[in-house]
Amino acid sequence: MGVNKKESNEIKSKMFSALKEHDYKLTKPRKLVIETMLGLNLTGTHCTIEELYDLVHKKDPSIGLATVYRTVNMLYELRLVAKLDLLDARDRYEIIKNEHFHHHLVCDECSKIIEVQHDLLDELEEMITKKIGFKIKNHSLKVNGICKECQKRMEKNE
Amino acid sequence: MGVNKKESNEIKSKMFSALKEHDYKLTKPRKLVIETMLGLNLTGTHCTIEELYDLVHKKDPSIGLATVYRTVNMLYELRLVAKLDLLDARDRYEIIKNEHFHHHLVCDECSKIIEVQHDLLDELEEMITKKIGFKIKNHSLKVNGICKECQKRMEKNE
DNA sequence: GTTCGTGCAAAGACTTTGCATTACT
DNA sequence: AGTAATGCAAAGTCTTTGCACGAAC
Repeated sequence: MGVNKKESNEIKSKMFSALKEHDYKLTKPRKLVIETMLGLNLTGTHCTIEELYDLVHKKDPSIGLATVYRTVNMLYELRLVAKLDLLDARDRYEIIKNEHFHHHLVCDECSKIIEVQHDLLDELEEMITKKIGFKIKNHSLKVNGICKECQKRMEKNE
Repeated sequence: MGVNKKESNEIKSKMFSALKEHDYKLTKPRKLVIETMLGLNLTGTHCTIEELYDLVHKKDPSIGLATVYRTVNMLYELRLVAKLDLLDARDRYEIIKNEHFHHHLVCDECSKIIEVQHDLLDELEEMITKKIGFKIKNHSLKVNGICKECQKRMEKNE
């Protein structure tokens, strides 16, 4: 569920504008962090801060780890990126592309992450809103299990 | 969505048996951690390790923090407790009561957690299983928003 | 009695922060 | 020029681990 080049540029512009609107300066490290995250989004990857730092630091070794932390936290507070708790330990981040929530299937074997777009939760949301009076702002659904490929592989090895 | 006293004792017995089955010794600290978590479940609370430690340590000051970490991690690996990423920073844990998944509504204002039982996701699971061939083992749905009470309070203060 | 579990303190992993310097607008 | 952002290193927070002692079976 990546994003194509054209979409990617649109998102980039939007993000840069958002920064400016909030009086954040558009610095070289910030641009590079955003561009790198977008590059990862092209392939549907969800990265940790450290993975992001490695990539950014490779492109410009003058950039430090603290800046990557500060930048991602800033993007998170602006709700331009989402924080995911997909694999066990560390936070992973992805750029928010649109308002349609998508769900993550996490393979417990190979750690692959599959994204699913589905509006089924609309009904559940309606129930929550009406019956409980809870005003929904966001939601995240994580499904753990075993992907098709790993199932096959595991069958073979038996 | 707590649990009554009778249910609570049943769950406790089950957990104690599970430990023995896996050749874990039934020590005083482990018992106390389990009983304390169950006590919290009575009120529907989801605790951090530190909150749990405070309670356990109050009951028996000889018990150390490391033991609480070790015990909860052990329970987690046995799938007797679930790890939740509800509020922003820290992991919270709850005892797994049954196979019916429930969902968590997290109020961004007061941090209250409301539990919802709902089987709507069955349909989504079927779709995932059939179309994607993904074998589901577990899932967790977190909904962020504003609870009824906070909505009222916020209206008043305007 | 043996083996596993525990407490303590030290080490580890990840993240944030203080401060002098640098770079946006 | 003036303010905000950065890099670095140090400090902070949470979690795990090594080891000698103690407790369960």
